[in-house]
Amino acid sequence: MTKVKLDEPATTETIEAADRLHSAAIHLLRRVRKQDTASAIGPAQLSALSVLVFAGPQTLGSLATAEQIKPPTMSRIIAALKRGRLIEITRDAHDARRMHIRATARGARLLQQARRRRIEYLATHLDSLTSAEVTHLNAAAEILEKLLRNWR
Amino acid sequence: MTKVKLDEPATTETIEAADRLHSAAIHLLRRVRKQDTASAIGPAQLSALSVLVFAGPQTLGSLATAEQIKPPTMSRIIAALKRGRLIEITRDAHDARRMHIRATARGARLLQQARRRRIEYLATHLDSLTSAEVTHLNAAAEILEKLLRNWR
DNA sequence: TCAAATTAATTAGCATAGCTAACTATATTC
DNA sequence: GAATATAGTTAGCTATGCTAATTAATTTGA
Repeated sequence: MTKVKLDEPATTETIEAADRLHSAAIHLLRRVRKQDTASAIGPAQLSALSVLVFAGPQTLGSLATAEQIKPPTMSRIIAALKRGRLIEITRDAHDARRMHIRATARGARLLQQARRRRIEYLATHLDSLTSAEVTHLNAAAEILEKLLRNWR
Repeated sequence: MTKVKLDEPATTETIEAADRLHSAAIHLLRRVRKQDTASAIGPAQLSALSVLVFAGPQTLGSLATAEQIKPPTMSRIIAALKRGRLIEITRDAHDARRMHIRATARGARLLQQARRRRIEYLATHLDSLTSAEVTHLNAAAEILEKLLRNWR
């Protein structure tokens, strides 16, 4: 049932699926992104905050890894979140180089609101589809989640 | 067949689908985006070039609309593409305010290469799925394309 | 007809987000 | 204890997004 040959060349259908998913993902996010303007917080900050809220406290380095960006970039994002009192930072007791970063209640609240705005906006549009189509998309999202979990 | 009530409240399944698609799209693009580093051209330039190659010559304003960004932003993207000789600009014969922008052969070539890198990278990963799953994703992409076409 | 309003694009100026290179401070290793 | 490695910051660059104000051309309408 499951294909195991990872080195086999991409088929036409696979290329087609890749191309369409790529395009759809770009345009979907471009649409949804506009709901963020009310948040008064940029997408990188929102995403980092999201990791803190859902995966718990982190060091700067682990956050950078999770977000697939470099430490200097994360350093600035962290500074901005701190200015907005959306996170709190403490020093590691055993290693003074490390910082522990966690979302404040204010940060968690802002994240949930921004997230809800995006999701509800998207959900409203999904409601123009048939319920069979929504079920189909849900199943596809599950496949993508699995793919992303096992990436590389 | 098609639900017509656009104002009906989002169901639990719709919210769930929205949330998962949103998350999957973000993480998918973050993965794929890294393939762009070799292009020596930013994502906004690449995307604008893509519109020019696939939808044909455009004015600056129509390009901005297509990309859902403001004219000043597009103006700078166009300037960068022009510097790289990836596009050519001519004045409209009937309305001297308008410009006609089209991709050069060099621009089209660069786009196809960058695009192929992204798509093939993604396709390689899709190959770890079963062919039934790929078919499923393809169908989902089609649903999303329809959704995006009829957005608003 | 020609002054006012509209439209297309640019310029200036600001913010966010990405990068690399170079630095500081702390831990670890030999 | 000196050399090395690691965590995070700073400086400086590029690219992308915005709004406000400007320039130039076209359209409207009194």
